[in-house]
Amino acid sequence: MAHYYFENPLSIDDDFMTIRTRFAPSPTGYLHIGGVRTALFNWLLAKQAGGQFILRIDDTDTRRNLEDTLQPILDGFSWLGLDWDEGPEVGGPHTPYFQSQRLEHYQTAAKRLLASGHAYRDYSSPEEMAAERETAEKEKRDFVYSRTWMAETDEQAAEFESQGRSFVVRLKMPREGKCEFRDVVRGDVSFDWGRESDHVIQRGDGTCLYHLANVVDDHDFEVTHVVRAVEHLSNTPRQVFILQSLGYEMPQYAHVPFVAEPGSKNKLSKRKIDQYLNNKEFKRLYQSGAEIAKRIGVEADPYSFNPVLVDFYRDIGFLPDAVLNYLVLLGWSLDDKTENFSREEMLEHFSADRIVRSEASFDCQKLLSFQASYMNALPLKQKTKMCLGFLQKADLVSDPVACEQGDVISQIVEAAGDRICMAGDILKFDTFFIADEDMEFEDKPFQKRMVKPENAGFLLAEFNKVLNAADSFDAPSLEAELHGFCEAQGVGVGDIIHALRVAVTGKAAGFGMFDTLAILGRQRSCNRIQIALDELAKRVEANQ
RNA sequence: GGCCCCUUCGUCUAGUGGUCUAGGACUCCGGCCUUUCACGCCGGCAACACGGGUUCGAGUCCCGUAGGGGUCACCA
Repeated sequence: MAHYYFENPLSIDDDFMTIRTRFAPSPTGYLHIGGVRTALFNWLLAKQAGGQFILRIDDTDTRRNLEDTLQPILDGFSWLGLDWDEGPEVGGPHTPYFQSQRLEHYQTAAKRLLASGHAYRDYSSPEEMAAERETAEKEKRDFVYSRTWMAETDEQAAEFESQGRSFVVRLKMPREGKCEFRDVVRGDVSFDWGRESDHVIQRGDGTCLYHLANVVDDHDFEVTHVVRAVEHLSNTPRQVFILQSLGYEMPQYAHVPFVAEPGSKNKLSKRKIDQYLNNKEFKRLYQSGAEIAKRIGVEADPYSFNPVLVDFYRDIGFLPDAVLNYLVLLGWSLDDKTENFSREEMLEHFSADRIVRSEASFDCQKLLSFQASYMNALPLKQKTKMCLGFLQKADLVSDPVACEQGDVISQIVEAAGDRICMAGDILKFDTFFIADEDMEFEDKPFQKRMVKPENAGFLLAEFNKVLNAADSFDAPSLEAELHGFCEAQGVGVGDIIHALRVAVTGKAAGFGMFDTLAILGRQRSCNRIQIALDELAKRVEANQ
């Protein structure tokens, strides 16, 4: 970093400032894909500058079991490889990183705000407040609290209390002027102070609210860049007010657009799954995921398991890098061509000022396409390992796997090639793991390839003899055998190969025929052909 | 409704006044390859929301309109 000093002596401070960013999830039990994108931007910004990425848990208002609701989020980050330098599990110099454990910090800040006159005790009742609000609405003007029940001195407070009132702490917001600041994504922004209401920062019971907690924590944790979704932009003035009143330095703000629903500009929400399921691509992704989930014993309830949530991708065998690559391009781009970014490339090239200002809809197809290409580029060994996990979870393969079966699985994965998009796709090729007698023939292909062609049965029976006698059973030899056979019989390869596929796998489509036979091996191949032949005879008889 | 924001192919985007008859990617549609499926390769369809300015020249600057979104809690 030192070289900056010589190249650009005017910005020493900037260059030597350690960038610290944070992501502050509420423990909700799931990790939202849009949240991950925001987290990714934060992570990139910190890491590319040698700074720190902090995970802070915003649990000021949760009564839920923290253990159950936080762990999935942490697991999600771990899976994605978005490591945090400070936060739960890893600790850090500003421990604790849970808002629920930092109440005294907020209370101290509230006290200071009270003492400096930037906040006041408010003795209004909720009903009185609501009435004022309603009146303002009726008169079609902005609601500005009359401050009728404001107590700035102990005497006033005592009087309200003698009326049996209790108080909350409200911000005494400025009533004129503008709040102006520069946002890395949105440029110069400005809000009229006069439109800001006197927000509550501390409840009657002494607990504190989000905005106060947020500002205090960002300051205590020395956060330099606040990168968050745009829905917080309109909250920013009150936070600026708090931080200025407390004498804190203002962080750099970057309000990034939210991730929108597939095919719309509404904010993506996990609550609207029903609606997204009407989207063709979304539904298709969900269904293929659900199918995999079902087979490996993961509960596939659409509300807790769907393409909006990160768990979904992990559970069905996506690659974290593919998800990240897709997400980094959702609202950010380097130039007009580059699409593929490894983690290192992201770190090298990401810059907040190239974040797009408009919201971006979530597109399953494009995510899938990244996944396909990343999976395809994965070395066979790793791909096999991933697939193996799914076979074991589906009880198709023992755990630990027998040595010779390991080789077979590797062969299957290799032969499957890019037909395996997500690792769970291996389950589509379960025919290799099923006992010959348990194999089922899909009806339509059986009819079309076996029953309908008159000579299918004959050719298959004859070729079965050839297979039985074949010298070697590897794919190239088998191919030679079949071609020789066809020539001798005076038929085309197409006249038998389809029937052969159906006989041996039960299905119309699959990967290379000779690979399939080789993997199955002589005994099983011949056995299956015989079973198919028997089935054919049965059906023909039934038809007569 | 007030305030704020956004608006280039169906989707993600490039574009900072002049090779923009608007580029790339995903999808889709053809074709090739091929024993099926998939991949791959080649090709194609497809966009500057609208209306006014400013300018020799506007996707790019200004104003307005429309549409979309966010936000207005003792939630975060």
